[in-house]
Amino acid sequence: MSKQKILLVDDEPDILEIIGFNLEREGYEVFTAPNGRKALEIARKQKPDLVLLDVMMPEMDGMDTCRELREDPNLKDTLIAFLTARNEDYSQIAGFDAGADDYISKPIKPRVLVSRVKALLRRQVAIEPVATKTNLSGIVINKERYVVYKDGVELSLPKKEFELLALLASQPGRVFTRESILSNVWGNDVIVGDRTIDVHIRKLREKLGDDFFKTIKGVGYKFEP
Amino acid sequence: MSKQKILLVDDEPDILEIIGFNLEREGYEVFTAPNGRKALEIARKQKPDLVLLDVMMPEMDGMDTCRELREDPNLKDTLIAFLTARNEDYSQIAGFDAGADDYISKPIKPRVLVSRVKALLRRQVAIEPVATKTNLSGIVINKERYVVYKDGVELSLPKKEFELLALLASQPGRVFTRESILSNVWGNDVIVGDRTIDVHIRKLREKLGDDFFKTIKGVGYKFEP
DNA sequence: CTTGGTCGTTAATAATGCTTTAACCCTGAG
DNA sequence: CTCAGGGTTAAAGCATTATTAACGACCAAG
Repeated sequence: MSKQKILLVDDEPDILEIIGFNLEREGYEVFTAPNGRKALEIARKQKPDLVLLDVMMPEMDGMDTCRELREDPNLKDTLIAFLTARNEDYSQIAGFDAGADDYISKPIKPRVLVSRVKALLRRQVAIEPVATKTNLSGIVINKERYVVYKDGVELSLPKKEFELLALLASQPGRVFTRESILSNVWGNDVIVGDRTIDVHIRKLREKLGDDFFKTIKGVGYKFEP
Repeated sequence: MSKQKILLVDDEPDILEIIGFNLEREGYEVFTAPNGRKALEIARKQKPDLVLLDVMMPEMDGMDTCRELREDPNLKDTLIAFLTARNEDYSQIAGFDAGADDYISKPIKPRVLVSRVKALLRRQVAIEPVATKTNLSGIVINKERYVVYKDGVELSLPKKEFELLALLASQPGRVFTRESILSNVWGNDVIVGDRTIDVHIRKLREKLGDDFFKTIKGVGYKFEP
């Protein structure tokens, strides 16, 4: 499971830095943009989960940016929150349905912001897909229960092992490169040594049987029922 | 599958129009009423899936209307959500007693409202259908009476503990992530620390036995009979 | 208006056990 | 034979969870 992405847009570099730092510390992947135009560009490329948008900006302001974001069908589900100065006429903004999901008023306290962001993203994730069962020659993977059955016997694998198995089994027979394993299971910006994957593969082999996991030298691994 | 019905009750015509418009755009069938009396009338005829109820209204206020709705056996399963001014703390408590399912605080942001409504109606199909009584290897959960029996002995759990138990037991064996626990038991915009869940789990383990609650590190908890 | 109790939350600290590393071994291609 | 890529192992490192105590909010009884 990879990090959730947040795009932070404000024309003050200080704000970008402080808030960005706080969000990164919470484990989010943060992108920043100094203006609306740049924001749109990044948004289209990165498809962030949440955009934090300053209302007052030179050139293209928050409202306009918001509207443009909403018009892009690929960004339909992106959450947008406005950062507003405290005593801007709140009702006027709120009444204007530019499509914001939340308002956060300045001056911004990092802790508060982080909580609000968490709450917003939590709501989004709550809509998680549920059913997921895979059955492959005696091996049943039940993502819902976080449990694997081998010939009817229940095994509960630790998180990383489970996710690695789930990935490989998602397309049996297909070879996953080490690189793609890393980015899917560990996330794009986690740095771990190559041996880490081996070790996890080993544990899976130990628990499920050697034969299921085939090594393709110089490339990666595949799962074979 | 036919449209889900929503009854919107508020004495301000503007609100009815704006919110009504947004909900209709999302594919719901919307009825509106300017006061409690009218609301009851429509509710009895239409049996809406959800009633959005302004707390402050002339004549019969939201609380009273809510209570009357709850008394009608035909409307037993109807969801009720209150629309409240932001810091009316008191109404919060009184309202849950009156049988509310959610609170949405004013000023109302259309998009926020729509996602809350979606979440509520989804929860309805996803979690409610589990009977109000559940019996799992010596543990009986009676949602109606807010009471739990362990091997015939009655335990009365505090609200949060009960709700947590009810959630986990609603789908035994399924892992609930911390996030989904938070959004189902605490609600989407309550900010509490992660440790809070642990503490409640601990209390449940204390009262019902360790074995029922399994920790999946890095993921969440599940209930196992 | 007090008092005593329960509940919900947090903070601090301890315990747990998953992850990763590092060092060394094995194997097959060339 | 050589060596690059992979396998194995144990132990260190780390993140997550468990536990406890303490606090504040609330409520009911006096």
